[in-house]
Amino acid sequence: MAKENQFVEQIADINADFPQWYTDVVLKTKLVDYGPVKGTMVIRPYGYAIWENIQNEMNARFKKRGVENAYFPLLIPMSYFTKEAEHVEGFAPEVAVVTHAGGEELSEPLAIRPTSETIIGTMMAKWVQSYRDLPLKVNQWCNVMRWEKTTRPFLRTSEFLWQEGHTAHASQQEAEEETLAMLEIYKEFAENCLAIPVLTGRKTEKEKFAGAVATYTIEAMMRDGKSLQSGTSHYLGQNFATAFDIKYLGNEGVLQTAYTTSWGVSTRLIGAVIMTHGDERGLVLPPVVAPIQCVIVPIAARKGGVIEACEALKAELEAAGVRVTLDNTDNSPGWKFNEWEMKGVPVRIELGPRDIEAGKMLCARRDTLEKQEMPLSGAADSVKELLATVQKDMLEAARKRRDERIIYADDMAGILAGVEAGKFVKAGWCGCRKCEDKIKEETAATARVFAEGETTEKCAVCGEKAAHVIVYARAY
RNA sequence: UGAGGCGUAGCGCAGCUUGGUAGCGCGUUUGGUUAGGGACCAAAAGGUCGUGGGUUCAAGUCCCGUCGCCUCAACCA
Repeated sequence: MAKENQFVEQIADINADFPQWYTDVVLKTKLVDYGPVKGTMVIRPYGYAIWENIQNEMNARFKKRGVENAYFPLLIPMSYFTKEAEHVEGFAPEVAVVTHAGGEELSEPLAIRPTSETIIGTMMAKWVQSYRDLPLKVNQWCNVMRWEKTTRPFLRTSEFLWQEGHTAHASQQEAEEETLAMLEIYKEFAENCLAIPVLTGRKTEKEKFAGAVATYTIEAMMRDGKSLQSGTSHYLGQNFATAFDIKYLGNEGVLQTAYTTSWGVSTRLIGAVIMTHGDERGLVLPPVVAPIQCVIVPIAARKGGVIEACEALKAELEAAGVRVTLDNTDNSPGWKFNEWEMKGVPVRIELGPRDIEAGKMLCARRDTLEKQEMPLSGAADSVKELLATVQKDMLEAARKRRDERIIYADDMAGILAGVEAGKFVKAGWCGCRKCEDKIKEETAATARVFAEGETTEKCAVCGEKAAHVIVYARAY
């Protein structure tokens, strides 16, 4: 018991102090460290490896849709931002600006990109001349900077990594389809790779991207019941195409304005993984993106044959494509168990003289903490199967946790009670801005997403006829 | 930007009220022992107390400024 307490002291209690738990976990598992400039973070190798796995999975999906990767400059002339009125208004407060370079004041200040619609729009205008140039689909993996007042590793930092896809199309219908197709890719990725169930749908006017016609989101529920906007896909209509002059000659010989989209996910997804699956012992990483999928802990490592058996097992798993590590350090087995659990490794194998003698290994899964003996022969197949099971079960467990915490409310009191209990609350909305603002004022919850296809009688605020059902929640 | 908390060894902290030799735990290093949920013994190294100024014979401790971090609130992926 004393030892158990000693362990508990290493990270804050997830139930008692979730924010502190989060900070403890990201630092102690070496996902990140703080940078010297406020709001900046160093993504350490263990954290970056998750990002690389996310990139690989995403790139495969993008390329299947004909999206090509490219890179656009970090610095954007300030004048570009003023071309789209809503866009500049939305982003102006958080743009960092370079005013001096080469020892002189610049003739035009340069924005450090907070997002790249303006510069990509400018380039698209050059590249798009004919209907034959469409659709144009590019994506970039890059850093962006938004000078946020309060920050937290992965969830909100001044500089963060993301991908931003930008497409231009000949017709409204095609652009809208692209917007929804990308949303669907994000949903499928979140569920199948990150094991995070998400609500998808459109954002209200108040919550949409500055300059978009419509913003669609994937919203995930964190352990504390708060919502995290985990990815967005924007239908930009002709707003940017008009502002940046993206025009093409149609096949009837008439000059037309294109329709554009943009969509992105960021390193915030790593925060979503941490806060969706984490438990009192630390991280729980889904196998698809876990940097290390399986750790082998030798028992009585100095006894003859143990290390050799562990190395043989490691080689076998590696050959089968499992990301595997052998913990050959001097720490005690118990110490290693706790350490690798904190780091969220999905499967641990304990292998000692007793097991080797019996031709077995002891497999412990991180998500349920269950241990089971398995034969050493055919280990690669059984570990891969176990990883797949963990992946699937993590999604189901997260879905169950979430669904139990989605409720309906008829009035403001019901919404307030719900969000205070860490729930997503569905309620009717008349559609007016005044009612939306009032909910935020009184409950600190915001409209996360339209619950599409659902209907109800009355607006929870004013009692007038409800035009929509909205999912309300407090959000990160 | 508003409110609160915190900066002392790599990490976590005590010491501050009432000024007087820089402490503890973990980790690290060295040697030895160690079998399945954070092992044990012995020895050692490790500090401009965030930073600038002030008060004082004397400041980690008191006063003023400043920087940073954490939490909450407002703004946002």
